[in-house]
Amino acid sequence: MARLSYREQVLRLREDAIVQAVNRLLATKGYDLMTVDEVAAEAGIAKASLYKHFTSKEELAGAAMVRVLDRALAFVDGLRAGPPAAALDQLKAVARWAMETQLQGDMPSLPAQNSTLSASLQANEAYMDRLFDLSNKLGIWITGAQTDGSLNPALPAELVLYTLFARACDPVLGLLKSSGQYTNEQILDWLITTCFDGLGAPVPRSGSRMKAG
Amino acid sequence: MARLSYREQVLRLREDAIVQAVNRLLATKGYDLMTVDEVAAEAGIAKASLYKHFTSKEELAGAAMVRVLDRALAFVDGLRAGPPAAALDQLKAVARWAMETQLQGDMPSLPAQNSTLSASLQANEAYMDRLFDLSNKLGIWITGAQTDGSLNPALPAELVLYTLFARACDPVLGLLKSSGQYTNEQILDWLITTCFDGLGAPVPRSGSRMKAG
DNA sequence: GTCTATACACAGATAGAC
DNA sequence: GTCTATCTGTGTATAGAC
Repeated sequence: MARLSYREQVLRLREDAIVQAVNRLLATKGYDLMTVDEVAAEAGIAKASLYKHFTSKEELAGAAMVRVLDRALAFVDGLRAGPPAAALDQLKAVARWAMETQLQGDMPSLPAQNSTLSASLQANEAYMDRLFDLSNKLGIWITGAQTDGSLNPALPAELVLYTLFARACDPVLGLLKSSGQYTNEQILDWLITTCFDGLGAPVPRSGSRMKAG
Repeated sequence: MARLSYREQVLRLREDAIVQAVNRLLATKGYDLMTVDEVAAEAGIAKASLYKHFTSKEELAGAAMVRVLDRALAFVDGLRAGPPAAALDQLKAVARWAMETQLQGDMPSLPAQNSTLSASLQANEAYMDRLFDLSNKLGIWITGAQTDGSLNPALPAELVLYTLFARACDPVLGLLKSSGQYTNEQILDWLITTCFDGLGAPVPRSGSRMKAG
């Protein structure tokens, strides 16, 4: 890759600041309530200048999603390069990373309902590529865990994938945090539990015998 | 209760039509994308007339939430009046009812983030009363199920309640439905499973012995 | 109470000077 | 590329006749 000129590096930094602002605003207010004026103000730049970098609000959202998907992929690739582990544990690690990101107010979340936004995202190659890549890598672990019996094989892999994505933005996290009664670690542990083991009572997974009833 | 005059009955019917329109629009487009013009058009009424019945968009949302909470309470009261059943099964029945409602496009969902909307709802007595009532009735079953060991007693009851509310609007449902590959019954069964038993492999709850894993 | 027509505010996007 | 100033569309809410 060619070395960037000084001017290009400055450009990159500014765009990074913009996307970071978008990311934070998407995490706190959501897409509809986020205004381009706010983004410009947060990035310390005039709105018209912002539109030289990104041609629409939807493109801003796309850039924020690309950013978070890149982070997720980096985390996943780190796991893959690390010591071997059970597929289920890898999935739990990814889920925990996503929830931590949300707790830190760094997980952008978009409305699934806005049709023009969805269309814009599906036309966004950078976004679609990363989404595809991440889905595939998670898919390997999902089918692996279903094969070794640690994930319910009766569930479609697609459902598991959707559920993991959904839990990354689970509003329950924000509700528990705002109640102020629990530590972040408690919240994370509980949500990982309810995601993988459900609300039901824990059952010993080996060796011990249950009472009937 | 006093009998309503003919004129009052007509009024009631019209307001019912309005709230029903709001309900459907909130379920499909969400609060921010729903416009008062659409509501008026759907209800077959002029916008100015609509504002004679409800003084703001937020009040419209409140009325829709009151409507769905009333339906939920009616369902819960039906269960309480019916044959005795395990607390866990009652909770599952309520969760399934909520998911069915969502599947039918009849579950309004509001953004948790919009601060002015939240404030308006918290000032809405009719809404708060019903929310309180429903939470209490569900709370009885939750603590009951935790006591009899069918729900994980390590989880705060508050977390269980939030999770049930959140699953009533779970976006996973819409994603699976739009994939078009599954029947509504399959989707409901799977989501009830993942909610109460998690994504993990099912474990026999009594009598049989597991292999060590 | 219902309508048509309109006021008002605000957000997305642009023009044009520097 | 950055800025100030502005255009344009749209959405909530209201005025005023009937």
